[in-house]
Amino acid sequence: MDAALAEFTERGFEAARMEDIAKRAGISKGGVYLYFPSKTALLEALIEAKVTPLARLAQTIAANGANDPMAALRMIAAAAAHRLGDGKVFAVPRLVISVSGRFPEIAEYYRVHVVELARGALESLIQAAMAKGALRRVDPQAAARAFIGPILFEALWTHVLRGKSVLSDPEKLVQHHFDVWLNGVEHRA
Amino acid sequence: MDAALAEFTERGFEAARMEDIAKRAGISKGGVYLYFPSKTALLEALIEAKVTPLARLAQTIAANGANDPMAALRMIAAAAAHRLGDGKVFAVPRLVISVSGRFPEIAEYYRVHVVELARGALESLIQAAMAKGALRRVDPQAAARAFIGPILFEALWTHVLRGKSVLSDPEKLVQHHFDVWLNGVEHRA
DNA sequence: TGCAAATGACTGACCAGTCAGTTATATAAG
DNA sequence: CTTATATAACTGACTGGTCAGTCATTTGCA
Repeated sequence: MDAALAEFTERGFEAARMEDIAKRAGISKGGVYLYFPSKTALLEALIEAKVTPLARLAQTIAANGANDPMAALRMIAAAAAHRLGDGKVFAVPRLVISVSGRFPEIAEYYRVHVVELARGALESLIQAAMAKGALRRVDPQAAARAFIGPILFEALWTHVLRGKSVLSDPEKLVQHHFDVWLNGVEHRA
Repeated sequence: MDAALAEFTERGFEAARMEDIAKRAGISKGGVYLYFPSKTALLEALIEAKVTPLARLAQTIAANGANDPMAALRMIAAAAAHRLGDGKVFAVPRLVISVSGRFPEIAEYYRVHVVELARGALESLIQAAMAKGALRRVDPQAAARAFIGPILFEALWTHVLRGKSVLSDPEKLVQHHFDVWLNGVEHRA
């Protein structure tokens, strides 16, 4: 599956050759078909395998973070920056974006099992923080977007466009990001 | 080119058939080859054609907005939300993400001619606003990321994952977005 | 009548998926 | 421990179908 993910990311799903995937995994083409009935099945299995641990993670964080939501949010930002800084981790969402036109069911699967879960966890933490008076009352969806959007943008910039990146120093990214997210950019008199 | 963009987005670059593109454009397969020497050339021409007006736009905004940078920023956010709300407009960056692995030169072209320009324009506006005292002194890159990231996230959510969207009401999105961007989320005693 | 624009049947290359055959491993018998 | 047998894991040449790109022919227009 790691071999498949690498080939799919490098060449695109269509252009990736099963023989290359097999070679990369150290087996023969026929061998791949012992475990996956088709190229599409391999893609689906791959997404599913990478997604499952994420789903668990999101739920755990939301449950455990209710006591100190602000600390949990900071941890999430740091974890997200570190993980998305790794091209191999980001390869999965990148692949989902690539194939979403041709395989809407994969897009839906990813939305339901990753993004909706993560958004839900994030929003519930934000609302918990509001309830405790740590955050002002803003639209939770807007707050969640503002939380995750900039990190995602930096990941795209880095891995897709190969731009010079702040992600190489995730601590700094998170620090700046949290400063803006918490305090905004407006000058106060 | 519109036909090609649509087919590339729906099926992926590899899986898109030249005959389908031709049919969609109302000509024959051979006809396409009168104007574009190859499928790859069509892709490159398409990206280039869609990108050029954007580059001009970014420069114009940066130049004209220096007087009232805050108003310019608000306009940019509104324009970005409206445009990215349109699936046809978002199809271009989406396609770039899809093919970036196989065609790094397209990714680079897009980075240089769109994203770096836009980032540059955005950062110069933000710095102008800081100089005028309208914004506090934060890292301009972080401010620009916080500005554009959430809108990009919402576009991905809407068009790629087909999630229920706030982009259908871009005014509201921009209003919430600007509120958080300017004031942050932290509660003030 | 001449010329450019456009067509679509055709070809050569490519590759997902198959399967007859090979190798490796486990089990049983001598 | 060695040899024989059964079974599972794996291989890679092959096939059928697909499609980018070509070009002899047709269409439309001045």
